[in-house]
Amino acid sequence: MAHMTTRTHIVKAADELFYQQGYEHTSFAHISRLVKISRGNFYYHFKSKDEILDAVIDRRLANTREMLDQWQKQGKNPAERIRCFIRILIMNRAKIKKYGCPVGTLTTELAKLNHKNQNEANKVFTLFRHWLKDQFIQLVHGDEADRLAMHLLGRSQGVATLANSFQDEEYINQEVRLMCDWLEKYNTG
Amino acid sequence: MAHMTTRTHIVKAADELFYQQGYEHTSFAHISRLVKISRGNFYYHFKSKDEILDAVIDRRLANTREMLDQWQKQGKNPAERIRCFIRILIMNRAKIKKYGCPVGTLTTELAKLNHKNQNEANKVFTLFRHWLKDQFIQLVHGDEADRLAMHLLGRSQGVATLANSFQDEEYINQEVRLMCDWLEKYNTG
DNA sequence: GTCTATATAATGATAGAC
DNA sequence: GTCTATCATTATATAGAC
Repeated sequence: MAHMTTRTHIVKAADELFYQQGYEHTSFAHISRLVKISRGNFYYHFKSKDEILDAVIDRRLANTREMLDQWQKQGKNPAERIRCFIRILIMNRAKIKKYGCPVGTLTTELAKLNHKNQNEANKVFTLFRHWLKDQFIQLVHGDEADRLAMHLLGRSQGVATLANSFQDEEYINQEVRLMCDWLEKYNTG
Repeated sequence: MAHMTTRTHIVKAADELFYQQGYEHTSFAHISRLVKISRGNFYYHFKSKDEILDAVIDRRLANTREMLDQWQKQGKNPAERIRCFIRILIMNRAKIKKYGCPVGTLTTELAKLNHKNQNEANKVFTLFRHWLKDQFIQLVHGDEADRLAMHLLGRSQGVATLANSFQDEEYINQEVRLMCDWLEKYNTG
């Protein structure tokens, strides 16, 4: 972090605020308070608020790719790698309780705003979907792999939504256990 | 609908718009266009936008109670009644694809806004939770009933989120089948 | 590259005529 | 009960000095 550019600072702060407060609700005033620059200065780095969103999504895509690569290396077999995905709910449980899932809540908000970046934001989901499919394809027949990927993605989304609504971290633990049990049905390794 | 009061018209229009566009994004201008009254007239019926949200949540609570009562009468046994809940995803699949789940997307938005009505909005979830628990308690031991209720609630939330993000109705059908299969494990009737 | 000052539009909300 | 007119605030965005 020694030599982060102002642009990078803006994207990082916007990323956090969009997650915590939502995209529309987050104003340049909010971001400038964090980054400590004036509102006018934003327009040297970005043409519009939409462009900041673009950059935030790109950042999230890059971070997600990096995380998936890590899991690919760490997990010794497909089932163990899938458990890395499941356990992300545990790792991030405090933030999920407060703000929900960063991916699902953004796509949900952009859908309501009918925002042009809906497809772009959904690419984060697609990264997870394809990565999970790649794991499942080693455990089951080809046709089923994508369905299992979507199933698991959906399960984790539901957990995030309810943990947030009910302010309940223990519910996350319960459901993570169930997801791991479910996974064992397909773990032939 | 013959003699709906203006107040009722406002609440009905706001209910729809909050669902389709989100609470914060929906302005008095939007609502007034639907109800065909002037912006100033809102303040004869409500003191603030928050009060409209209050009324919308009350309306949703009443509608939900009515629906649950219907299911209670229609379903011949607990498992059949639970299937009424599951099938709501099929019944509303077009709107879910477009706007997600009205309950989950509102609680998610209010959490990000840190809005004082978060708890009130979550009561809709609680209605479903308790009703589902009442059904499951007839199928399993007491302790497990609430966990199963939350599990099913979470599953349906995840389905709604992904169906919306991926614009995929067929995914709803798939997951509904899985939920019905899952239910059979507990259907001892 | 960063700032101040400002333009423009929209928002929630109020006052008062009818 | 409904309207018009208006206020105060906030938002995104622009212009131009430094």
